[in-house]
Amino acid sequence: MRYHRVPDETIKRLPIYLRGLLLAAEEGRKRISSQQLAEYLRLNPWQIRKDFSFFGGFGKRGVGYDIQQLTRQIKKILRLDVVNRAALVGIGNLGSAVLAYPGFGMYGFEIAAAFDSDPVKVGKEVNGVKIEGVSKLRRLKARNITLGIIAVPRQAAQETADALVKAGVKGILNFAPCHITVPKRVKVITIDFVMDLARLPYYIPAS
Amino acid sequence: MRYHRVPDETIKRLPIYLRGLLLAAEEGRKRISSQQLAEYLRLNPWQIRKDFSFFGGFGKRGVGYDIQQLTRQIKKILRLDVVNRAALVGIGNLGSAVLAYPGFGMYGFEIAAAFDSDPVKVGKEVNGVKIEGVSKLRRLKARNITLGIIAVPRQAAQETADALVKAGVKGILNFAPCHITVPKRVKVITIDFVMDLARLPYYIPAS
DNA sequence: TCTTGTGAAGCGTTTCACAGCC
DNA sequence: GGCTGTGAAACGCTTCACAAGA
Repeated sequence: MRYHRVPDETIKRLPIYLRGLLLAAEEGRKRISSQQLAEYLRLNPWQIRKDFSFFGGFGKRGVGYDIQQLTRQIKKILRLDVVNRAALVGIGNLGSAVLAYPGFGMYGFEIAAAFDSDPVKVGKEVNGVKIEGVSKLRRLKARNITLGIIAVPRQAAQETADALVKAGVKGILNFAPCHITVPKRVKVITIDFVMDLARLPYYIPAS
Repeated sequence: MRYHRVPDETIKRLPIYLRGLLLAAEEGRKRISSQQLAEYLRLNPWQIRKDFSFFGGFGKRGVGYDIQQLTRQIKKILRLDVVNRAALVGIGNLGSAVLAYPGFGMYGFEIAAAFDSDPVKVGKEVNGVKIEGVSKLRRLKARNITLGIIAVPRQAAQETADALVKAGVKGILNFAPCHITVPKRVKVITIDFVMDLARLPYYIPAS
């Protein structure tokens, strides 16, 4: 499925809608209106409807949206309807936290492999995943792994990205605080939470 | 210092510029042009100049920007020119990673207190910070703590936020995967990295 | 000559208002 | 009557082109 001119901002919101829908489903609901979904997420109902309209609309006028059906459709658009296997590189504090994070499964993600350069860590098993040496980081495609997660120190981030790309991943989630360069067929999303923390004081009125 | 109609997007980029400047300074540079800073960060030079122009401009025409001076000015705008003390709540996997994260100091942050509800953890010292029971989470203002970081499970996020607000924090960095409601004088920034990972498959062309 | 700073144009997103359908 | 879906208006941000200044 490939749609026509969908704003990037809309794509950013789809996972949030999914989060709201999973929450509503957890509460045993079957149907939801844009108004109600908006309340769950503190967004505008018209924003939600507009976003859905890019894909043709998912609801019934006068009624609302069927939660299960809408969930399935959004998952399909985001390609979360299949299991996405990811390789995690760097099993330090942050990497360990990612490995232990319980939130991935609901969205169809699976940390299928873990790598670290530290020989002491190699061979250990964390959360059911055996840690491999970074030298084993190749032919991930053959292992059905399409995503990479970088949780190594900044200095090692670019070489890790290079290795992941060479091994065949198509998308990278980068936790290292730097830009990484990859061929343009590969999509990178960088998360640097210090960048987010750093704008918090700006919004705080002077004491 | 309060400026006139600065786009939120500009404020989001200022910490990134700061990251580039710190990197350039690390390499021993003294001056930098918008062109060169843009190369460090893979952004557009005119975007950088435009952003700075909202504050009146920081450079010298024909020359560029003085790195040290520019760094100081951006830090001042973002209020990173003083030490910002933060309280971290939830010392699980993610909380521990945050506590151990080395990147805060450069931006003037200090994790000055850590709280957890687990009695087993209370009293232990992690990275030089003693873990306190959540019942001790009050009067943070008196301890000169203005920021809160939430790293507790989703179910406990709202009550944690309430406690932090009551204790006097002015800004919250929320790692829990949900919206939290606070008085509007308090600024919340939520980071849910599953939301970011969740849009990665969308950008990957079908095999 | 080089690089900044900035009005104005261009562009994409948000918001609105209401037609369309249940 | 109620809620969705959507063209059009409003808005804000990005990009451009060039004047201003070192």
